[in-house]
Amino acid sequence: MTAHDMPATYDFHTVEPRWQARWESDGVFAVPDTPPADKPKYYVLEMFPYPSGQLHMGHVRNYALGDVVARYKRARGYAVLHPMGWDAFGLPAENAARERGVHPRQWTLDNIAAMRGTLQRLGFSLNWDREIATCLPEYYGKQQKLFLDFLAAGLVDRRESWVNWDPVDETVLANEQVIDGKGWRSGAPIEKKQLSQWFMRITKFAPDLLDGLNSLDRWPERVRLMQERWIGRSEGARLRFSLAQPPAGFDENLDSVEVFTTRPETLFGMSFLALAPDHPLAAKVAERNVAAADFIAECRRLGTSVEAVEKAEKRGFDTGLRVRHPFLPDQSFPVWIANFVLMDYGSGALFGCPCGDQRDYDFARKYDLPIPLVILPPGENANDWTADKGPWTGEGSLINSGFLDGLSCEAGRTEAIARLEGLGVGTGVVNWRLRDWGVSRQRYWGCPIPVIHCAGCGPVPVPDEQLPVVLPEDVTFDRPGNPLDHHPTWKHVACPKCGKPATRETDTFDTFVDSSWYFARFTAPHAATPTVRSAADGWLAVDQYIGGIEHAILHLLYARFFTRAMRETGHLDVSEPFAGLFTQGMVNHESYRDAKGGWLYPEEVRRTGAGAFHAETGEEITVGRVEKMSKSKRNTVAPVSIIERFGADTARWFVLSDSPPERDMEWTEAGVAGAARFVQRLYRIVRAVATACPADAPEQTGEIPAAVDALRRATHRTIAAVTEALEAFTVNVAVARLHELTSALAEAERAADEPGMAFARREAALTLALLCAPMTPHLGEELLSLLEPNAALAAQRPWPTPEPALLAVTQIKLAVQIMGKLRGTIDAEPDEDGAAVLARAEAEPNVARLLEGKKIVKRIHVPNRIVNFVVAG
RNA sequence: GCGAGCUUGGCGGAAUGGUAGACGCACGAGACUUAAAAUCUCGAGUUCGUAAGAACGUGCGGGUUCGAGUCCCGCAGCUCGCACCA
Repeated sequence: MTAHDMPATYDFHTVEPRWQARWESDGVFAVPDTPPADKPKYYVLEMFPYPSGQLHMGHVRNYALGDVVARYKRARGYAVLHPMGWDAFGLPAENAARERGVHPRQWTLDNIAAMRGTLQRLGFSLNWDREIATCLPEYYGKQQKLFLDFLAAGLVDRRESWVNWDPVDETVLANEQVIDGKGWRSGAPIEKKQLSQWFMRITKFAPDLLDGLNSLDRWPERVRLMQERWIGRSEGARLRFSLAQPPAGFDENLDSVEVFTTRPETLFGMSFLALAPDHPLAAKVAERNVAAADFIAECRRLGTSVEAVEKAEKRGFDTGLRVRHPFLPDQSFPVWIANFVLMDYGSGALFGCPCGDQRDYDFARKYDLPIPLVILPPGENANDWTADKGPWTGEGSLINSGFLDGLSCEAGRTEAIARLEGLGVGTGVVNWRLRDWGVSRQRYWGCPIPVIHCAGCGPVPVPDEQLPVVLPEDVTFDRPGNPLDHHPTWKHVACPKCGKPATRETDTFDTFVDSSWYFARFTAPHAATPTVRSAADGWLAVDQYIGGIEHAILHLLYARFFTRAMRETGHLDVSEPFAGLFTQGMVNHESYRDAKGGWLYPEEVRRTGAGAFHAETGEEITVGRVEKMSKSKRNTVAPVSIIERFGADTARWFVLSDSPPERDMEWTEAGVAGAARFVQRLYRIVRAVATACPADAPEQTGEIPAAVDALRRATHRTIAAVTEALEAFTVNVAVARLHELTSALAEAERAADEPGMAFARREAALTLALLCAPMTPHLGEELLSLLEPNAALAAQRPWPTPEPALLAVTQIKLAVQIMGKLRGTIDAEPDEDGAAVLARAEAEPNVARLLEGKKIVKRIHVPNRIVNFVVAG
């Protein structure tokens, strides 16, 4: 290529599509289902997007980061799996259908097409031949197979469960769709309803899910902590309280109440027993007591409202029942129903020990229940420790506790459990906060649960040969409820067992199910079985998973569960799905409001030194907080418009600059412009090298001019520094180092005539091309092609390695301190030690001046680092 | 309430216990230009000083060290997550 062929400015409009086409036609990113034997494998995965319609900046940041890793690892010689797909089921598609009459499938596929186009314009090195969309039968049919295998393995069961029921929309709502006790869409008061639902038995793996966290050393500590708390292991005891005088006709099964406690040593401090409003015994009481029934109804009504949770007022209802104390058979205690007792933790009942628990204390005070003192805090005297001093929730020694008197809480705990076991009324247990995962959703746009309900046979799994159970397309959204339920024919089938008329399950899976195994499907996305063992076992675990912190608990925990369940059913053999996890920060932007308080889009606002004004009316605009880009605040910037104005590389470069990836970043117009300037500048500088420095320019040997030496050292230092930064995920630092080398190369033009400079400039330019390629791949290819027109693609070239000789430091500028304060610098040889250095340091003019009249008590010299004089007087 | 994280120039941020503020943005001065844009060069923590240089400086208070943004103890502020978990 001659200078004439090289455009003076970098025209991303033509350059970017050209290299994208080349990568595609050369198949440079493709990898086989079974990882090649001659290379180490590396699986990079970003959390796949929900196809909402448009890619947003958060996606760009997420995928740019992942692409840096993918391209870098590829250059380091790894076989890199870097797939992309769509989390394509979910409610927004049904909402679009109800609001705009477009079919969910069409809406979803259109969105996917639009977003795929944007991703492709951004030049990510993705395996597009592995693309999956969870809403297609090719994917969800395999998911149905997994479910049936889980069912056969006892990892799934069916049971009654409470749901939030919207009587107007005739649908089940998630907790976050219930606002102040009303449906988010209909505004109707929400009812609690019991439905028969499918559950994944995630609790079966609770101990392993907890233990496994210890092996995830490349996960952020806080995510592991969040999961640990969510799983919530606690040790304690389960014990039964028998009813003192059950009323005549009371159910035999309800003649005792089981409670869980972590503090069995405080049993002598018992004041009352409290039941959850949904507890079976509470229901029994309500049958014959209207006031109790009212109280329970009241609790249910308030249970879902935000207000109730915030007020958190403890309220109770005395049932009149009494229970006997296991250690004090002649004493009995009242049984209350209390709004703060949770049915789904422990056994839905607790014994109240007011002296050792804030909540029990508040309750006892409110209803004037006794507060027996059983724990004496360390350093307190039993004679003046009173209930008025409030509860003591820490450790201490036990008092007023019969056989436990004098023991520490810890010793008392062991003893109390032993006694309970001896009496046969209780046992030491481990309790888990984690609950089984209810996966049934009464929705159309989800994966059908492959079960057929037969009056004679009960729930019958759909036989393998009838899979996939495909969603019918001809559905209507003109009335409330689940369209699958309304469909005239779809659900009516013959029972696979007995052949009699039966009905399909019309529930579909929670969409978290879809995303719980997609990483495994990516390894063999077109296989007839859910996974292919050689592919799944070969590629998994994901070496680097990248996504938002908002999925720290549920998605990651469900995926970890699925991995275990899939291993148990023989679909793969790995213990954890994600070996490394990186949670990137959000993309924020200023928000703008006009005088009336209405939100404005960034493009409607003109910013000047004097302030912010409306671009058309000139009205003064209030600049609000910098916060997460959101449609409601209108502070969004569309990636498509940025790509059109500045190109993909500029967008990528900007989201990777400045802010460390794990922190939030602020999107600014000035920042993008700066990134665009850099892209042009680097192009100009490298173009100048390609024009001025012949490809066969020789390396200078012997006497090397200082400017040449400096540039070569800068080049090799940059290779080392960028490599280190990328390994450490500090892409912002890699960007800074590339800025530095770019400036050094520009500066070298001034010494262009020095012997060997042409070689050094070419070397620097080539290095820049290769090092910037993970971040700005199109620019990287273009620069490389200017320098070496017919060479291999940057995407296929190995990562440069620095020459050790050029990394070595030749001259040290040594800082000289007096009493730890910098007073001057001297030159030193590398590793130079001994008296000569100290002498030169003492002689440094400013140092000598300040040492005048002082006595040097101690001389400290750390070679290559520092000289420090400690003085007296 | 419990837990985690953060706090460094005008702004984003950099810094294996060893010259704090790399790099970028914004800003100022200059060059080029009829002019502007673009580009290039130079400058810049604050205060004092013509300068050399000095004092102060990484949220606040202590400590360890020859030397602390970095390690330890205590405190404050902000952000996020969980939250009646028996």
